Amino acid sequence: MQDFEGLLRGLKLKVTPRRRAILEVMAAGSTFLSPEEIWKKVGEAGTNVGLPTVYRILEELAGGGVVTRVLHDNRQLYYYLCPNKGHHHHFVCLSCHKVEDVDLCLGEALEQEVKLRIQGALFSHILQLQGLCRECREKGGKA
Amino acid sequence: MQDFEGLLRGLKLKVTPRRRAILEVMAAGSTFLSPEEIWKKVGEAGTNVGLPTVYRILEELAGGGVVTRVLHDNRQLYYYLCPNKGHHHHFVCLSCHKVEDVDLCLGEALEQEVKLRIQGALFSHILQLQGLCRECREKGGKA
DNA sequence: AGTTAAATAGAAATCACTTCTATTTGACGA
DNA sequence: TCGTCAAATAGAAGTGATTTCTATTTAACT
Ligand SMILES: [Mn+2]
Ligand SMILES: [Mn+2]
Ligand SMILES: [Zn+2]
Ligand SMILES: [Zn+2]
Repeated sequence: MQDFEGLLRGLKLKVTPRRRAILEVMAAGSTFLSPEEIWKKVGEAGTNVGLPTVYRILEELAGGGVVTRVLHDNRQLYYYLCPNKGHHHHFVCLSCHKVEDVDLCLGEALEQEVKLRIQGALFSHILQLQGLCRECREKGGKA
Repeated sequence: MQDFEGLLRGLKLKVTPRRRAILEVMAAGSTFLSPEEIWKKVGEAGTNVGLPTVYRILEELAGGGVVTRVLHDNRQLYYYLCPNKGHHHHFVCLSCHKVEDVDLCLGEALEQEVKLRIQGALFSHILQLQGLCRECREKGGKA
């Protein structure tokens, strides 16, 4: 996870300084970030960028499956640059905002349920786990 | 699902005309509704209510597990009065907004995954399926 | 180097949702 | 039945995350 150029090309997106900077900031940690947090970090790293540009780029990357949207109780959307490909979901720590992969092939069971019982068409599904990661649990994290 | 009075008492909420009216409107259909849609329907049914009151009551009912929050691409929150108790999740039709129960005991597997692999504490999880219900699929629904 | 569609900045707008406060009301017990 | 009071509500106002708009810049390709 460092070939941002190839990554952007794969999504048919131009390789620009803002996109590079956003990817670099997101790749630097394994936590979910708000658009504003990313905006500030990009600025601190020396790249001037507008907040609307951050929002747009994040949605482009989310559409391309490179970043994952993280849902939060406060109704804000957060984003996480996931290095792993293939279908999987995430566990998010409510205290330190760390994101960890969860490999569970629900896909099969869900497809069957919708096909057999509901007899509809399944387009997508959302699965997100939330709690405290190991470290935060051991030190007694908030909430 | 018609004993709204007992339902509200069970949640330690006073039985008021607004709460009754909102429950009646939601029970009248099996689709998810926006706070504004509910507000309009309640008004049309003859009960004057403020929009902030609708928001507040919906969150009270969601907190009590009587209504489910439905996530939508447009970032708005929708609500669904679920008649069934016990842990389960929902399939939502993107065309007609109908909601159907999905009984899948993921709980077990998720608990195990978090306990063994992540070694953290699992507080909650979100699972929502979206697509087209049988009727909408057969008639070629939108999206 | 020229062309062009894509990308961006910055200001402005949007609007779903929340907050605030004065007033009303349902629950409960005397 | 009535008094009490915390809970509930209306309506106005505020909030702020996100979107829209448009003039300008730039990456990609030749
Ligand atoms: Mn992942
Ligand atoms: Mn249900
Ligand atoms: Zn943590
Ligand atoms: Zn449908």
